[in-house]
Amino acid sequence: MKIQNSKNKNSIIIGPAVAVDTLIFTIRDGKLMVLLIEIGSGPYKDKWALPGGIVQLNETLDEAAKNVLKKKAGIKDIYMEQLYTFSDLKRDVRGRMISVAYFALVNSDEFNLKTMDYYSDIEWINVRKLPKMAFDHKEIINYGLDRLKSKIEYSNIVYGLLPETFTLTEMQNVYEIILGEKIDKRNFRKKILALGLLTETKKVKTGAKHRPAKLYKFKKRELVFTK
Amino acid sequence: MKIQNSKNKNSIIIGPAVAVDTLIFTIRDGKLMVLLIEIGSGPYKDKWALPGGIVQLNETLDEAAKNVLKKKAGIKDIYMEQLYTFSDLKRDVRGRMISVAYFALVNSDEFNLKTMDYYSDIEWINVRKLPKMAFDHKEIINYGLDRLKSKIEYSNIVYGLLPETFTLTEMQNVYEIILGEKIDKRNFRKKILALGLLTETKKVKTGAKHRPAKLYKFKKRELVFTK
DNA sequence: GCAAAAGTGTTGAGTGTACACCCATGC
DNA sequence: GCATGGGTGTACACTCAACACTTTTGC
Repeated sequence: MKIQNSKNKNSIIIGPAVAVDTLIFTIRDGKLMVLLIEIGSGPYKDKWALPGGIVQLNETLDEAAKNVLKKKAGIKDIYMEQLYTFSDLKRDVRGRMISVAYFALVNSDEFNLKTMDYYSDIEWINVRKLPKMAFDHKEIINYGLDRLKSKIEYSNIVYGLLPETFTLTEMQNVYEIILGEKIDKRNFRKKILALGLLTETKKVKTGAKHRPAKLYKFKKRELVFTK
Repeated sequence: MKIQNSKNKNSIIIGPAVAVDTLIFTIRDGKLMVLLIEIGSGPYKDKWALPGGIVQLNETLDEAAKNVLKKKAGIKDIYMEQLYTFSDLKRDVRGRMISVAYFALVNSDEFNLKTMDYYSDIEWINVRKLPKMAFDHKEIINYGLDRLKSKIEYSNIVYGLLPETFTLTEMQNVYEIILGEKIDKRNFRKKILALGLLTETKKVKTGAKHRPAKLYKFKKRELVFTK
């Protein structure tokens, strides 16, 4: 291993700097949205970027990503996983920067725009209609979208996008929005219920001018693979 | 974005150093092996580690990983992909070091021990019987093993472990070694041939004291998903 | 009573799994 | 001629996809 000898644990090594960028998805108004910040100055002025920050010496990547979510968007206790590490030499024109991308899911009921009014330049943006993006963040978003599409097919991560209780139709809508295609209602319900990940609550969702729908909840709100 | 302003593209930023570590699998003697280096000095003396190196300012992570393969093991033009980025604060006692792990497959026909006689301390080690490992490299290997197990089920990456031409039994053996379980011969052949990724060559493998086996080859030696 | 979404079963096609015997060769 | 691995087919279970009508509510 070609690691330079050093008695100082915080020694400076001349190499690429490391950032985390967080890709936060939610469903709003029947669309898949991603949280973006508009850049106010510098070479990327007026372009949009994922919330991110430099990784400090005393934090792991997971911690750095959590700190970004908390500081920039007031979000905590959500589903998050590492996505991929991007390292093109020219991905940031200001200098050599490696970015470890994280992928997170929130549900828009618990987390709404008011939580982050402090940031005038942070917004949910439709992932299918992205504005001009800074760095390689468009690529990161597309990579994350692929991960999301495949992972909802073989795991229960969709819980991250749903509130505590929800109807099967609401759940089906989330699948349709992400996959971009209609799903047969009877087959969807049969399959989801057969997985045994949900429990019926005693409640129903009333108020709409049609038959009330049963409300379900996940037995466990943690990642489970289903295949 | 909290990236510090700088007019010098190679400015020094005080943050974690970045290394790549490469996890190179092959099949030898009917076992799944991984390429390891025995460390000769320092706090990890006599422990084993994945081949790795510090990421330079002028190389991407993919390039850094390729350079490690070439310099440390004389390997090039093989299947390789990024695995995961590890960042525990104490993963290297000598200082803060983030490691981007890469995952590679070679077939032991084209690449044998003689290629790397220069390194007396580099060896193929049975992945199920690992020696004392340095850093968090045992964790990295287990993570890579999981990736390998799942990816051979939904892609053609097994080509990376096979020579140019091979028999279906040889291919089945690779699956059995990786998955650690017996597979039914007829079902395996039916399924693999139905994927349409292989072409029959006109040749057979003779010399054994039984009926000669047809030799097959992959139509394309590049990653294809099969599900 | 009517509009609107909730809820529910069956059938046919295709896929996956279990299982046993003959074939070609070397010695 | 016999030991060794190569090569093949069928039947059953299961999963997936297609498809239409009745129920409960709000207005």
